[in-house]
Amino acid sequence: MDGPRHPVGFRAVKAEILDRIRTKTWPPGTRLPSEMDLAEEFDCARATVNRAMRELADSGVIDRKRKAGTRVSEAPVRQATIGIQRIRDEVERSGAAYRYALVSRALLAAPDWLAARLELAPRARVLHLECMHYSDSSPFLFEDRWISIDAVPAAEHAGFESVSPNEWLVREMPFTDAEFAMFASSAGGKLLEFLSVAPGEPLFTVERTTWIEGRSITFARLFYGRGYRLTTRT
Amino acid sequence: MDGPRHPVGFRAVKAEILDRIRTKTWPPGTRLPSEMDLAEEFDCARATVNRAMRELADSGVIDRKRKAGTRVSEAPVRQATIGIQRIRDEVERSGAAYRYALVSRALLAAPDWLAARLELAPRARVLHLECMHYSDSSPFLFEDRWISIDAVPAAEHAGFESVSPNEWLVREMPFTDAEFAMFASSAGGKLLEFLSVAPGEPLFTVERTTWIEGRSITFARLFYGRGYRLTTRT
DNA sequence: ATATCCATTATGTCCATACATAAAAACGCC
DNA sequence: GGCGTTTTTATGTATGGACATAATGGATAT
Repeated sequence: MDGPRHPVGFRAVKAEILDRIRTKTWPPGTRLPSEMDLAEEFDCARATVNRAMRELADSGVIDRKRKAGTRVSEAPVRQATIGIQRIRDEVERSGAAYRYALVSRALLAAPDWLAARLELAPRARVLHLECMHYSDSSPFLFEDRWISIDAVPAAEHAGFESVSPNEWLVREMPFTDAEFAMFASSAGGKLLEFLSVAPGEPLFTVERTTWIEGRSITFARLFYGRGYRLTTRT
Repeated sequence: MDGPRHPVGFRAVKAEILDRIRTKTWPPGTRLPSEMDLAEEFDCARATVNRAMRELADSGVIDRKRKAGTRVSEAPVRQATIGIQRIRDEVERSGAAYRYALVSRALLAAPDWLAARLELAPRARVLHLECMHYSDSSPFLFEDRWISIDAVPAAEHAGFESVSPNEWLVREMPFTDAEFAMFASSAGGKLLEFLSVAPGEPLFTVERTTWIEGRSITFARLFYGRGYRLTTRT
């Protein structure tokens, strides 16, 4: 007559553990029962409990150490994930039409700050590109891109007139690692014209550096237009 | 005499698959061999290949569908994760001393925009708090916090003089879901004084709404001080 | 008392197998 | 040929068993 009293499946185990943490049955710092004990309580295999606990550990709710056991995190570091996609996709996902335009293209020796950031040889050759991305013909994003010719020789002969470096790189050189920095910057210089903003207007800005297997590939500054919001759900 | 030619362990399988994608052995759109085929090639169990592929699918490199098989993503949505932690931890992790101060505290009826955002009854009672977080006595963050008394009755009797709502809520009411919006805003009003910034100065701003099992709990606007950068690595 | 070694233990990973499930493909019917 | 049904197939998940590994805590020796 009574439904299953035990959670079934790793999702249910996960939910049950989360619930006990949330309701303070297991307050922060508590050591949880071992996988074997929980497997017995929930009447499932240890592998099932293991997967549930592993995913909870990945999301920062619990901390696990061999032999020491599993504890509820004292100050959980929740992980919010933001989807990094092509700028074209970001625009089109909002239902708008996407348009791209190349502003400038120059092959030059890496300035010092760039060489330092990408760990390039001094005066290594780099391709500098400036481009605009539009959403329904209103300015969406100004892309200030630097590509190491040494790491990406093919870039030297790519025109980037109709395909943005963002898109080209994602397709040709899928990165293995990336570092992002997000901050607010103040509009000035050529941004005023391209993004149609007033001097000093706050702009949401992202800097990203990407590597392929430890080797730096490219650095980009992305200046988003007025009113841009980056949103995410846990 | 020759070392193992096959990848061993799910990490190695994962790396091998990633490598074949990166080197275009399997270009975007390609359908990969089935788990069983790969398990045979790599001479391991299907579960091992499954875990490798599952993690790759989680990170957006491949798309999987039952029966249809596994394909290399055309436009991979890379997942960057940002660690959401207590403001105190964020400050202390940089080596600085953390200090908190309550600016204002008021119990009032929810304004319309808040009621709409948190799906509260019109004029539901909410607690409004304004607080400052300091890093080594220089302003770090201004917190503009709204808490639903209905959802968190205990908040009504908490003083928040020495514990920030951020910290209190994390401890007392660990959220299950949260939504974040990050953008650049322009300094004005009381922010000028509290964050020691000039009028119009760009501020990195975060709005977060949190729920516990579908029920909205709190809404907060976090205005970060000058020069703040939110960084993350994939 | 202190340092070193070793047994214990919880997690981490792997295996072979089994069954569930979603969806494409093949089939049969009209 | 077009349409609904069945079969096939790849992934998704669970099981019980096994061994690896890290870290703890106690036993032992200095």
